[in-house]
Amino acid sequence: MVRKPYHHGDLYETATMAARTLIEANGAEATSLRAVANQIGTTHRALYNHFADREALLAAVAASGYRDLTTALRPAIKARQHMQTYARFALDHPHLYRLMMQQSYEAFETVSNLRQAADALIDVSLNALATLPGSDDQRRRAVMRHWMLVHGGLDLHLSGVLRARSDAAFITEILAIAGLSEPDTNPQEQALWAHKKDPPDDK
Amino acid sequence: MVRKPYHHGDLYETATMAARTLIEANGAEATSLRAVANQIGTTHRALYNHFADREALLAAVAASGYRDLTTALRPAIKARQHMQTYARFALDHPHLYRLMMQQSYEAFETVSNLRQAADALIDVSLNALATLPGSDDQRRRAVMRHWMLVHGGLDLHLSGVLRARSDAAFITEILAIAGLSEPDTNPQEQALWAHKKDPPDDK
DNA sequence: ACTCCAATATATCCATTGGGTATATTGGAT
DNA sequence: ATCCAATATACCCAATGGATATATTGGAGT
Repeated sequence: MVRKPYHHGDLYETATMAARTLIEANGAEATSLRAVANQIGTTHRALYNHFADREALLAAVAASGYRDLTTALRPAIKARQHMQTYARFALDHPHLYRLMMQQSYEAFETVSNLRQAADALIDVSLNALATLPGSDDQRRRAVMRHWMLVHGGLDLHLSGVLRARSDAAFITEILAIAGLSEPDTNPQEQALWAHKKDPPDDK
Repeated sequence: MVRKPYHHGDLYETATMAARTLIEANGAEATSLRAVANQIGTTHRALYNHFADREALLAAVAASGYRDLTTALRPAIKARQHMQTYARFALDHPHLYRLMMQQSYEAFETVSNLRQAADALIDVSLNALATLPGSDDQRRRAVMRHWMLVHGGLDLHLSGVLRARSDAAFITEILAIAGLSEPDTNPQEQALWAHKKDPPDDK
C-alpha cells in the first residue's frame, strides 16, 4: 500500500519536513501552503494530493513532533529527568509544541498518524514511570498530574500570561512545584515570576 | 479623556461584545473583522478607528473574558471551590478561554487592558487563597501549582489530546489529582481517561 | 514494446481576508 | 455659524485556502 514516489519523490515527507521547518521558525499561523510549496519547488495545489487540506498538513507536522518528543522521552526513566526533558523539548521548539497541543479534536480522529503518535507519548510516560510505587491507577494518575502540571506551566509561560525570568528558571521552578527538585537544591521562589509587582530585570 | 460616542454609539464596546459572541460560537480563528462589522452594521474599516488591528480586537475580547473570570472567582474563597469555578468557566466558554490563554507576549505588553485584566486574575487567586497556611512565597507557589495543574488539564482536555468522558468527570478528576476532593468522595479513576485502550462510551 | 490509466502535478480561477489610502460625514468647541 | 478632529465609508490591493479542469508521468497488463 506504500506507493513508490512518482514525480517529485516522497512529497508527503518532503512537504511535512519543509512545513515543520517553516513552522518552527515562524509559527503555524504564519505558514501558508504556498510558502511550503515554494520551499520545495512545487505548486501549492500539488500538496492537495497528499493532504486533505491545510489542517491535515499541520497535523502531519504535529505527529512528527509527537514522535520526536516520544523518542526524546524514552530514555528518561526517572520522573525528574522525564519532566525536565519534556520541558526542554517544549522550550526548544515552542511553535512546534504549541501546534502539537492545539490539534483539534477532529484532527485526532481523522489523521490516524496523529492519534497514534499522541498515544505513544502517553504510553512512553506510563512505562518510564513504571518504577513509581502504587497501583496502576495511582501511577496513571501520577503521570496525568505531572503532565498537566508541566504542560500547564509551559503553556502559561510560552504565552505571556506568566513570565518566568528565563527558560532555565522556569524549569527549576516547575520541578520545585512538582516536588521533584534535586535534594540539595533550594530554588529561590520569590525571584521567579515577574508580573506587575516586580518588572523583569532592572536594578 | 473618555470621549462621548460620535456616530454609532460606543463602537469599542459594541464591537468587542459582538466579537465575543461570534468567538464563543465559532472560535477566534473563524471570526473575521468583516463578520463582526456586519453583525453590528458597520464597515470592517470602521473598526480600525478603535482597534489597531485584528489582534487588538481579539485582545479586547480576551480582556473581557479575564474580567468575567475574575468576577466569577472572587467569591470562591475555598481552594476546591476556586478550582471548580475556574474549570467550569473554561468548560462553559471553551473558545473564549483558549483565546484568553493564547494572547501573545506582545499583546500583553501592547494592550494595557489585557495585562491589567490578567494580573487582576492572579491577584484574586492570591487573595482568595490567603487563608492557606505557609509563607507568602509558599502560598504564591501553591497558587501557581493549582493554576498550572488546572490549566494544563483543561488545555489537554479541550484539545483532543486527553479525552475525559464528560466535563463533570473531568472536574471530579482534576480535583482528585489536585488533592482537593471532597472528603467523602472516592472518584473511580480508571474509568475516566479514554484513550486508545478503551474507547469512549461503548459497553 | 506498446498502450492504457490511475496517481500526480500544473494552470487558472474564485471568494474571502486583513489591511492601506483617500474621501465623506458628524458634532462639539470656538 | 464655522471649523476641525474624530469617526465612518468607498474603493483598492496582495495573499490565502480551496475548486475545477487539464496535462504529465511511469508502472501494469497485454
